[in-house]
Amino acid sequence: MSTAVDIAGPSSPDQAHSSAKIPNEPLRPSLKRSSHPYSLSHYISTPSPAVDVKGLIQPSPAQQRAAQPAHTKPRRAPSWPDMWESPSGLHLAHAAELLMRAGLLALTPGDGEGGASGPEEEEEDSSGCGTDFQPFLGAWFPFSPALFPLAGFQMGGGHWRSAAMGAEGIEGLVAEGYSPGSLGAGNGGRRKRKRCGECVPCRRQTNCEQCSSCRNRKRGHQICKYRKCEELKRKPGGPGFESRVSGFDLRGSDFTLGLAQERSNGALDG
DNA sequence: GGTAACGTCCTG
DNA sequence: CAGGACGTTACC
Repeated sequence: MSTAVDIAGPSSPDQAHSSAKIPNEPLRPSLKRSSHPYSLSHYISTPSPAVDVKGLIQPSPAQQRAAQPAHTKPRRAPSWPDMWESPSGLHLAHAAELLMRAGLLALTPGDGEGGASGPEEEEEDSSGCGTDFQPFLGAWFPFSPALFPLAGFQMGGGHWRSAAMGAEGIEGLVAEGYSPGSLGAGNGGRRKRKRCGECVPCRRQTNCEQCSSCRNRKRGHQICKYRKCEELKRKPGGPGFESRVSGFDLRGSDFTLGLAQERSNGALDG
């Protein structure tokens, strides 16, 4: 366990505070959709030997310092925190997910059918979930501990997959976010939709405290970017709405296509 | 009443 | 178009 980064435990008072109020809901990388310049193949073909993996996995004191929630707001500290917002930061998470979904990240054994079998989604944060892939990954993939919560790594037996496929999101959408009441029919349409509670971001339990929404919570009034419900990101009834049916919100990546192919080949389905 | 967070408008 | 700011709603 010690090798696994704590993807759930708050690492700062602020985080603890914020997570205290966070509902027990799951997660998923609400990675920036269109701003990731690299496709899966890029990450695969780029072992990134030049990257100091250890440095990423175990941020230097300077990095950690920078990652601390800024008490004041001295603009943005360069370096570590920027990883999260900068294209590079997000695309690390993005890459991670791409790899996961492509099966390059080892899913926990026993993923065969039903994976974690049982309360798969309950044990999202612990028990060997992280250890299975991290060493493998760390060998060539730049990871940071904070990236795990952000990227929504839950290796619990294929859970990631269903979430990524977005199937749950649809149901959750209907069941929760778009209930007639919240749709605001007859209410001027200003009713708030609710989080679906099913998608990975919804399952995230902790705020990253690094993204702009977290850092700017007081003014921004926005939930952590990485906890933002996938369904709420979409305009109700908007064109993007249907994209979830085709799987995941990775329109900016060529992975969607590849995924579709993989699925049709049965590579992901069993 | 306080806080979280959705929706919308504004700005770069 | 993305991100930030703010109004507003929802929940405690």
